[in-house]
Amino acid sequence: MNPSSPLKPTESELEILQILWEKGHCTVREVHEILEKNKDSGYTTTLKLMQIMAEKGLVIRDTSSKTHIYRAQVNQEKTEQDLVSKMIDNVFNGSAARLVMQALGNHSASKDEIDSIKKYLDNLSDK
Amino acid sequence: MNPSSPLKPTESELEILQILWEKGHCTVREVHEILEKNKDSGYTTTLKLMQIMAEKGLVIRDTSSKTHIYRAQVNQEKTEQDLVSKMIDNVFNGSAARLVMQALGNHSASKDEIDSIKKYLDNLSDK
DNA sequence: ATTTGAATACGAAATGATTCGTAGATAAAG
DNA sequence: CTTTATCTACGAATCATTTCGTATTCAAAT
Repeated sequence: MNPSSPLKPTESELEILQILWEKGHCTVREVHEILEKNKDSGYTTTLKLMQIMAEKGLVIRDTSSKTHIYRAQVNQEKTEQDLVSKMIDNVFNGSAARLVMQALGNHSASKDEIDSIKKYLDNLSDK
Repeated sequence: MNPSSPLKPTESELEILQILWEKGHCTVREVHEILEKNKDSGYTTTLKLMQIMAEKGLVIRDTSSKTHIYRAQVNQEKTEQDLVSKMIDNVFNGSAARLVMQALGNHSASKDEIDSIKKYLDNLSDK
């Protein structure tokens, strides 16, 4: 097993990763201002979290100037994959199909989404 | 009293719920013996967890005899739904389709599974 | 040069989850 | 009746995560 991947980001860390994945690179303040919309913890909390993430290797930072610049160090797809796999195993007893149906059954699955999934499934079968 | 979902079971609690959902009702010892296969914590740990779950209303227990009998008090479907919804929101930015594709993309989605999902999607569309 | 504002570093408190040791109760076996 | 095995109850230790207060550094503006 890849020793650099058993790293399970915590919930807070995941929130920060999301932002970094979307923005590419951010200062602590930028991340914090986005987080603030949905939470209400202080600036130094965000800072501390990102410092810890740097120690863990979840993010990498450029410290060459006073204001550090952070980037995600872990891959988005891979991280998402880990989380989904874990859920399939832990919650759905290994059945991806059960998770999919649960996901579509109730949730926001719009007609467009359903169509795009169908298309996706057709491609899968073609292989 | 809509426990509509402030109830997020922890990881350990979820493991116990799985067992109760499957077995219907269990003693602490029964649950513990199953857990032991994959973990190695002591009996009183399992006991304590289940006591806490009873306090939280995740399970209900019959204390009429010395050995208490536990049952899940929260609905399996609903709990799974909560967890999936949470993941869709937190990890996939609200897109059920993205989660589905991630789930099928890599994970062991067998041909049978894919077919049954297709069938499921067709039914969804027919509505 | 001094003040001010914004940044990092660091330690430690607060919170949450898990774990276990020990005490006491109860029932079954001898 | 006494011993023994098995339970529950409860408190507290441990561990991880999140939070924040405070000190310090640095640069820009006065």
